[in-house]
Amino acid sequence: MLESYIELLRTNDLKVTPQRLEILKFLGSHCSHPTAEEIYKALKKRNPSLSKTTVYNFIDTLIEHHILQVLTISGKEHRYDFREDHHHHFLCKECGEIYDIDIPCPNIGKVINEGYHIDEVHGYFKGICKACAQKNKEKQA
Amino acid sequence: MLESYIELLRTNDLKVTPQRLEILKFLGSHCSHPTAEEIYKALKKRNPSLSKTTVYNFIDTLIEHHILQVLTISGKEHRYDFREDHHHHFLCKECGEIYDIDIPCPNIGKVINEGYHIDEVHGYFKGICKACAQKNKEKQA
DNA sequence: GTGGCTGCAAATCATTTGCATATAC
DNA sequence: GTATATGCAAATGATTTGCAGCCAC
Repeated sequence: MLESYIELLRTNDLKVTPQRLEILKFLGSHCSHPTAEEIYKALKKRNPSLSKTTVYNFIDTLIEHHILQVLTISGKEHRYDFREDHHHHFLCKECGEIYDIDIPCPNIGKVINEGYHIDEVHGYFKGICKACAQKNKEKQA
Repeated sequence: MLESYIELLRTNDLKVTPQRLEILKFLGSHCSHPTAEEIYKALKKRNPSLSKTTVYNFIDTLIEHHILQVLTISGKEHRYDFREDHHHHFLCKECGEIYDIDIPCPNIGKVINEGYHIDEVHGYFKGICKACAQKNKEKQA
């Protein structure tokens, strides 16, 4: 676990620091697409000296090394995705929850053929999630 | 032209004001996915009394009435899309330009079947556009 | 006449920047 | 020892809010 994060840093020519390991551990165990603020608040408790700047700095570094992806689905704040495989996202406009959506995007080839050099593909779906739809039904009844 | 915007407002129970007509005219003739700031700056010249608050207020109103869509592709600022038909977007990471991408998204049905109630579908592609790729090649040569 | 619209100024909040200190290697 | 990372405080910039006056209907 920890070993794999140390190796991840080493293979990317990044220095191994306790802050970085804590952030990686958090990202690995929270697939909830956290914000920088959420990462910071969660880790601040155990590491009172941690700075938000360090969180932002390291996030930038991870993104540069294609280890982390930014989700701009909410339009308000950045959320981060640590999963390696390709997938899309659904944002519930009511509760704000973000769900992973595992469907393929078969038309990327066409876009590439038109001369676009593509690094990232984001599929964002927005609406009302199952749980909120259910709640709304119950309210009406 | 102007008549159609007046009608658009009327059919949506919205008051017809000179500011709103100016903003609609601008949106109709600039398919470049402008920001609120860009709309404001462009119209301020001819309408010095225009306020940024009015731009933001009216944008919100248009979104509530599903007349305008927010693009969160850049993650930095909101961009607005006035086109009625469904399409996706490509952001060039080098020049910042946003291009319309007209490919279908055939898998929406599957997401709906999983219990999600979908209002919006956004396909965001990010990378380097044709023009910037060409420029980079020339630099190397 | 009234409710919704406009516009100013101030507030908010995520993110960025500058810089001095500390630490990994 | 040196380059890089950390952390503080201050700056930035898009968006939001509160509120007074105005105008469309």
